[in-house]
Amino acid sequence: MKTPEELTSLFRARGLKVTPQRQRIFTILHDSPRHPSAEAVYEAARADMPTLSLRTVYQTLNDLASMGELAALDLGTGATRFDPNLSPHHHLVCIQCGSITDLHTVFPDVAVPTGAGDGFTVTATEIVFRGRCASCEAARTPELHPTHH
Amino acid sequence: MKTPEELTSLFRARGLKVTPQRQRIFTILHDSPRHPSAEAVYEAARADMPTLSLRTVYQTLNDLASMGELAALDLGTGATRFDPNLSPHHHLVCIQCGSITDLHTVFPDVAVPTGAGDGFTVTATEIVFRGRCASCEAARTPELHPTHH
DNA sequence: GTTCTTCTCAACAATCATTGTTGATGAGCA
DNA sequence: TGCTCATCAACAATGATTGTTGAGAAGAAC
Repeated sequence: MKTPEELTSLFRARGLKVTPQRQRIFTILHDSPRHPSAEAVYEAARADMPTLSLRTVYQTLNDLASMGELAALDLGTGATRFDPNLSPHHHLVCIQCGSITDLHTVFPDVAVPTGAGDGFTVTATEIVFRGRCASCEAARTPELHPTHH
Repeated sequence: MKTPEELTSLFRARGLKVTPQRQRIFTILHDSPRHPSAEAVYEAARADMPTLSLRTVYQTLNDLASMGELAALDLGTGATRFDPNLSPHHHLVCIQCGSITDLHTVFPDVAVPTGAGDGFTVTATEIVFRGRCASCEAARTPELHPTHH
């Protein structure tokens, strides 16, 4: 994620105005290593900007995404997640609490084999590991030593 | 996908009744190598069962999915896709037309490295290749691939 | 500073996929 | 045969997201 200052320049260069609301959103995204939904950004921003509207948050997030400064992810958790991390990486998605963790491992062998794919042109490769995060896994097995029947 | 006959037995064994509507859906899924949405199954079934309701289609697809006889996929195309193919495979998703193609390649090296993942327990690994299918790619660059209209 | 343009807000409606509800009818299955 | 469940229709509701409106505020260019 670029700094709020860099994003400010980018917005100006595009003819978009840099409002306090947008700056607030820039900062929230820049400071967060997470994958917030629009709602989450909204809640965070409303803490010190109570009149901010959810509409404006969507607007700004979509602007950033269409400028390529933010990745919009659909990981099957219901809402779109916005990922400020632009370096190539993959995701661990908890099927219980919906939390998302980055995995920066590179998998060089993952590609559509020549001959397969029927002329498909790949522009992005996403690997999603689904399972349970450590805390959900622990909560799921309150008896760590299950009894035999 | 199991045969309609096998699914019939499974439903009976579970105390679920085997109605003409459900049998029709069984057959549609068994005969289709694709990844239909609930709407697509609905449309296909309505052709020779005009009074079938979309509600019933969702009901049956969810029954099948919860029995593990069908995979429910969220590939970011808007609607849930139901995949009758239960063998492990990955997907090519066209970002333009939304079509989905299977890729049966096995990637043995794709795993969360020990030490990474912070205690995450993986239950499923999904690889999604996004890009353009052959026909959408051709349509996108008409000057490079002249076509007849 | 002035002016022009754009953004924001509020409030509301609409969309789309999906699920819930109801009550009546119909049919599967033991 | 009879009990139970499925189906249907019609409608409402959900939740995420986008569209719309008009008014007010403020960024940006001069």
